[in-house]
Amino acid sequence: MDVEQTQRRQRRDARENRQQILAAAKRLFAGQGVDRTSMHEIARSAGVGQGTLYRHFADKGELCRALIKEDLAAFQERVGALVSDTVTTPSPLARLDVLIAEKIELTESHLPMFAAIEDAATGARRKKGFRGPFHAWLHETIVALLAEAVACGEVDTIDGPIVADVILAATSPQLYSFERQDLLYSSERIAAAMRRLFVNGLRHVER
Amino acid sequence: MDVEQTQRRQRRDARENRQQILAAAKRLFAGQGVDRTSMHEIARSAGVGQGTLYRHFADKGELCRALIKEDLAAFQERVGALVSDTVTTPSPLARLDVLIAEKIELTESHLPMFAAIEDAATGARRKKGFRGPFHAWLHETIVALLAEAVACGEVDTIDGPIVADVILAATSPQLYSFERQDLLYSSERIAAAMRRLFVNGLRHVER
DNA sequence: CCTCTAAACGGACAATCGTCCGCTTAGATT
DNA sequence: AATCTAAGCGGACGATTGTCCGTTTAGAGG
Repeated sequence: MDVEQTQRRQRRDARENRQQILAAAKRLFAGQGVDRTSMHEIARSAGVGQGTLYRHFADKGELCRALIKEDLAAFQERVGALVSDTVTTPSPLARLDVLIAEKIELTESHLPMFAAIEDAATGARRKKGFRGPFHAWLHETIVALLAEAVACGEVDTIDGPIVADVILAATSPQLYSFERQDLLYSSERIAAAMRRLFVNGLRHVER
Repeated sequence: MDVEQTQRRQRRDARENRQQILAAAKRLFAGQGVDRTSMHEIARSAGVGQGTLYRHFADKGELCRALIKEDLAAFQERVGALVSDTVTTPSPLARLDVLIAEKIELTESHLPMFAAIEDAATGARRKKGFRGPFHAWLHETIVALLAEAVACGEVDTIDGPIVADVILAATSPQLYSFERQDLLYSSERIAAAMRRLFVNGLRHVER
């Protein structure tokens, strides 16, 4: 119903144009790839002006986020449940392990989109470094897991926000696509290395 | 003498133009900042055409690399000696610690340049993901240190190349400038978090 | 000094992004 | 139904990057 309210406050033509844009983007992305498709081409193909396109989506990243919105929501719900399930998996580090594995799998499934989202947020000509609510949620979730792990003695005291940023950077679309496409590493190899590095690496041990 | 040979095989006007370009870039970067200076502006200010500029430097990143070439070489020599000094610092992990600290300090000292170098290598419109010989050297050096650490039992078996990429991503200008300028973390805090995470995190322990 | 050619030059041109602003129109109000 | 206004539209425009190619010139060889 929040969605309905959001849509109700838009004019009919605006709502229709938005759908046209999303449909055109989906079609073009599928047909020729995300990075081979320019914003102007999307506007033309959707039958709207550039101003209209940019009014709806500030950059290609926002467009991609809208296109995979459902997948992101599903991930957030499913993995959010997993990392909150202290009964099935008591160890916070084990739950972090799951989160990392799931995030890498998700990245693999929409790599060009995620790459575009990151490009828009980190490019030189960026206005805002905002990566969307999903990225923010990931960061918060990791920080919470780390805090839990520290609290129960599974991990030594650490700088949670920074370690979370490092985990996100390590599993970023940027680095991931470099390793997958340039270095030709398998997704299994990458996932294994990340999980071992962070989960074993962070684990507290008596010295 | 390699430099002399390289310069001798260039025509006089080419050599002069190259110097004009470097001087103009240095001046403009200092006066208005790296990212506020366009390539065309550099060409105009240097009194050459765009074609000439791009013939000498394929992008702003290459230009920046040329501008801080001496600093990079000095760093490479000095830190290269430190991480090879198995007498003063026998522990490979301790030497990795030094490398990480030094790299962060270097990044801090030329942040806008390094950011431009990275942007050119990782942007959406990139042709090549080549970050220059310095980045390659850092990666090799880290891989070597990790291998040494594994060999002497200081670190469990790991995926060296990937862990090296993660260390470089964690200390990348991109993430570093985000933490410094957007989150306003101090360089000390960032350096401490990175060093603790990787050096303590990688250390092998009896279980 | 003259010739010649490959290296180098320079700026027009094309692609892309993103903004601006005068015009249009949905839909609320009367 | 007529009016009105602000949300929305569209495409010209400016900025930036990077390429292409006809023209110029350094400097080697005769």
